[in-house]
Amino acid sequence: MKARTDTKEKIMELGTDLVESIGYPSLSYQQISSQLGIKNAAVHYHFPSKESLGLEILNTAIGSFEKMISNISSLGLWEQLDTFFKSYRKHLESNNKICLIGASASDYQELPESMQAAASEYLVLVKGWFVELLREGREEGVFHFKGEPKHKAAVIVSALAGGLQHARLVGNLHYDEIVEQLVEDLKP
Amino acid sequence: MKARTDTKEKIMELGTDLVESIGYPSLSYQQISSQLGIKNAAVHYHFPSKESLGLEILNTAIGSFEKMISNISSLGLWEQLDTFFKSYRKHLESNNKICLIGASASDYQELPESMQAAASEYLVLVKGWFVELLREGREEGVFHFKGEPKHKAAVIVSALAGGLQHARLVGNLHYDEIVEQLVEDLKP
DNA sequence: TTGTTTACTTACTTATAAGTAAGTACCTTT
DNA sequence: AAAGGTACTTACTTATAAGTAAGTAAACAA
Repeated sequence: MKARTDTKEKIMELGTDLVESIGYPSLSYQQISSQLGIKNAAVHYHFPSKESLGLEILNTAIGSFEKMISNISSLGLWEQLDTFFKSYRKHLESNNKICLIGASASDYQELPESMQAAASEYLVLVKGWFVELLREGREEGVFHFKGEPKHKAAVIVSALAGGLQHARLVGNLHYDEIVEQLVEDLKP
Repeated sequence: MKARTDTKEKIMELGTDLVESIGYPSLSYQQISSQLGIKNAAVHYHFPSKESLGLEILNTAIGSFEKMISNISSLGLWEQLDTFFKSYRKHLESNNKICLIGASASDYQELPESMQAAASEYLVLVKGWFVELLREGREEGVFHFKGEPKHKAAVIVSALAGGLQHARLVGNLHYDEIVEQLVEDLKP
């Protein structure tokens, strides 16, 4: 059961990068194989279908997110929020990538059903985490906002995802402006 | 100089719908021609290249937006805002489409340069309109918010674009929640 | 009424995509 | 050392994509 190479992991990494930069429909096995110096069929060996690769990319990301929120759960609420903002901003720094949820959402109609379901699950998870963070934060007097935590969470998660995308068109500063405003709006 | 058929307009309409639902890279001339009951080459007659079609779709949308803001410029500021929210929401009602700017942003790396430039121009235009609306609204005591109008505009435009996309994953209510929260946040 | 332009169709080319079947070399286990 | 599995490569198939050249029928202008 021991892996003798790390080709599969390299495919996953590159595949994730490609989905975040050009989108799942534009991703091709040729691109992956040529960049890794292997053959087309080698990719099919590890991921028989493109759907299987796309699905594993999404599920791995869900796992990473769950691990991250668990790791930062003992931090202060402002720090948790900041960690998320910064983890999203990292996408911009390497090749103007966007987040997986946003990429999946904009390509939604072209995704196989299994990936649509995984993407939905991912967003429900992230939005749910924001709802709890905001609810708890307001209860403790850390965050200040009007309306339901669910609605505020919707604004934040969509503004960040949209912000990464829009940053491609008008510059990375756009994302920073969004973060600054969101933070400002949560202060007393 | 008289057009004897309206095929070109039909291609534009369907093309716009397709870009907003499946994205520019996934749009194909075969799809357009089969849905309009014409041949592949007929589409090439009106739009020699896919780029020419994509570019005209963007430029037409820019023209429509300019016309719209001009038409509603005499309305109250809240009404102008509401008009925009509702025009965006219409996308959801027909086949869970997303806005052209968001679609262009998420497919940005796959677009020809001319379309990248047009998409940027479009977003600059829309964001600029929001900046002015917010600046004027605060000056007149109609809108209330902290921070710079430019930053608030960034949040609103990206939350709306991201909201349309996320609505595909978690339901149309998500978009309505965003609008409700944005409105709430602009009240005194 | 003849010639020209408009709006196509027919038939094709070239490129690229996902996916597969069969073969091979190395590694591990027995 | 023999047998089996792992991780590939080679060579292929089928489908679909954008784009083009040449032909055609109807509308229009002279």
